[in-house]
Amino acid sequence: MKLKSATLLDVARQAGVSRATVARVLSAGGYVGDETRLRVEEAVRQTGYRPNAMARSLRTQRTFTIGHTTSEFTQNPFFAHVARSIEREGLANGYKTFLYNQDGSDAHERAGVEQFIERRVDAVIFTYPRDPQSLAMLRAAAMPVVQIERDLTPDTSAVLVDNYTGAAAGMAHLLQLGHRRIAFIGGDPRLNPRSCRRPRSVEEERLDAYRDALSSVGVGIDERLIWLGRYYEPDNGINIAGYRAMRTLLELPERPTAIFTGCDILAAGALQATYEVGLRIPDDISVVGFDDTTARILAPRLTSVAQPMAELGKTALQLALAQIDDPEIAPQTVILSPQLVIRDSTGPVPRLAPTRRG
Amino acid sequence: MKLKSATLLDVARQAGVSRATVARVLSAGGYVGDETRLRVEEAVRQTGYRPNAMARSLRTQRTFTIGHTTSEFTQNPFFAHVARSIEREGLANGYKTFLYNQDGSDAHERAGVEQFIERRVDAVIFTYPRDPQSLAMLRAAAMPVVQIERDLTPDTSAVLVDNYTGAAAGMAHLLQLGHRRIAFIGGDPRLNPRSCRRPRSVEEERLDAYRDALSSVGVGIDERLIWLGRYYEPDNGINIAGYRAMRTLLELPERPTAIFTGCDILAAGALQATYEVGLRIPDDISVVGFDDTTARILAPRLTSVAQPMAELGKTALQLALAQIDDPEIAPQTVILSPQLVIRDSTGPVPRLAPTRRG
DNA sequence: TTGTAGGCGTTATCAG
DNA sequence: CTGATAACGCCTACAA
Repeated sequence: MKLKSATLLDVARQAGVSRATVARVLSAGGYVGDETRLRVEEAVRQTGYRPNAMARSLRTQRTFTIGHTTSEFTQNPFFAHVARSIEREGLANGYKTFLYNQDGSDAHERAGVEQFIERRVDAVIFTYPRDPQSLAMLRAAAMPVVQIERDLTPDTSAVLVDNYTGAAAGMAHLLQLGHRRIAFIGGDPRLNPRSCRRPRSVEEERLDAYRDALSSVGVGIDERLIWLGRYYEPDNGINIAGYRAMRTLLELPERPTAIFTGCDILAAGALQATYEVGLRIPDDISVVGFDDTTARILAPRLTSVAQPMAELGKTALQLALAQIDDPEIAPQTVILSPQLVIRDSTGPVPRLAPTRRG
Repeated sequence: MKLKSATLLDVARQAGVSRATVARVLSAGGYVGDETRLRVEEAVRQTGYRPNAMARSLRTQRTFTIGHTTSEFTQNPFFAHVARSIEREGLANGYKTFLYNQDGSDAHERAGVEQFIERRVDAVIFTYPRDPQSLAMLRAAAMPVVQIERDLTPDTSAVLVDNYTGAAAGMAHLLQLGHRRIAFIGGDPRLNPRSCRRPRSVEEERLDAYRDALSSVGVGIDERLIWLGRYYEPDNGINIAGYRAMRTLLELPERPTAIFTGCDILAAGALQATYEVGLRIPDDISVVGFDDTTARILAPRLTSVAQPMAELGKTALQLALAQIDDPEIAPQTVILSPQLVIRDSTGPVPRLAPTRRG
């Protein structure tokens, strides 16, 4: 800013009143004479006055900003959607969001949190928190915190997802279509932290729902049908994991008739492998995704367990506001449910028992 | 913030020195006695002092923030990647980014810009600018501005893309594979503004490259093979446009052997339509995308003209910094080139002339 | 109804 | 080498 913008004083001089009067006009509170008000409003227009949020924050001890630390939103649209929802709900309440991609690193996350503290954001939202130390820093600063989808500590508000129910709905759908030989491609519970409010981690819930569903119809678990790993391959960009897993499954002597995946990105890889070997979906094999992020743009359109992404963000922001308005309020936990969206990637089990291709 | 955090004064008292001395220690400039410095550092630690960015900004007239207005980044990963690049490059230079999704509305865009002005960001980056009035507001405030990919006014720095060359590379690839009956699915030039630095708009460049490529090998333009529209369907979420266009093309008496699309999202829709009718890619038909965003997760992996997303963001931030450092500097224009990435969706033209299916 | 004055937490300029 | 002290722009009692 070379030419510094007008201040309250400039406006006051222009209108021939004091700064206090201008402030009163702008804050729309307090008594101001009609004629004076008009003069001030005219002066505001003429000077092109814009309040200085910095000065205001310094004075009021409120910045009307929210810090949001997210996992890499370029890797998974899930994070972009949640971030968007937080941004939107924040704006609706007068808040601007600082978005910070923690980049899969504890150190980055901490750096982001330090930024937030120095900039005195009114609250911090995590999708996901990584490092308990980040949370500890915020606790020390007595700042409101909300954790989304994964909770590392019990002392903040959190919005979680009932992944078990979601996965169960997906599995029920496959079972109902007659599938019994169903594979699982998903995140490895051992690579992801446990929840401290729910009995199981996100990954455990999804995997358990898979196991339980099969057991409920008397099908034993075939460990060869279960692939656990990372959602993304860090080195080669997106999508190698699901592809590799699916290739392996398709090589089995008796291949599965359906695949339940723990993420749309993994499902996308599975679709690629299936396409490559020339099998048709859902004619030869059915696939269910999770998250409902890229599901709509894949071929065929993917049946997927939809995360409540908009609600996740919106609720998190509401919980943050509640804490801001009353710092003494007890942390709350909200649990949302995913919902199965049926599209074109699931169909009845093939009538002829599938044989090894080739 | 209930319990207000320690200030310079608190640290000073703790260390038994003045605020000025503490400030000197923290700014790592000026002379401070070794013993004093140690005492101050210890006091900083004990009090858990964090500088207040608001107070600092007020004093220094610099916020070390950048405002970034973007098109809906949940609709197209292109925007998420550019935003991420700006964020990353900003952080590397000590800047935090305010991200603002303008949501396809001029009014929202202006609201975002007003936010940026009130929060006194040091510069504003647009991916894309929509409303000339937004730019005018920033001009009035004498704030540095950078426009990415589309430029509405000539008076700011800009980072543009040579779309013609990119599209030409894609077309050359198809021609070289023997394709002559090539369709075009892309953005309608009439729906998008012109550039004020380049002779043609983004959409015109891509379309002209298509036409020119065909002309260069003596193939006349078949207008039935050209579909122009919006990149996304606003109502039903993503991806209806490319799907519909492709369905129409596949109904033609003599269908195309290859499709050149103006966007990966459109290409994804084309793949869905192709899949649905049971044709194979690239055996029956080849498809080229644009942007290289979702290309890697589609089946088959999409050949696509890659936008230099990371460079776009990085360069924009550098141009912004240049303006911040020297407000008198003349606006610069940088033009980057896309690059064709060949994957599995393009292959030789089928030997037998394709006939109408069914 | 309007004006005065003090302070929010820094930085920067002067003295000492 | 260190300490006062004056802004930065705004809000808000309190006084007039």
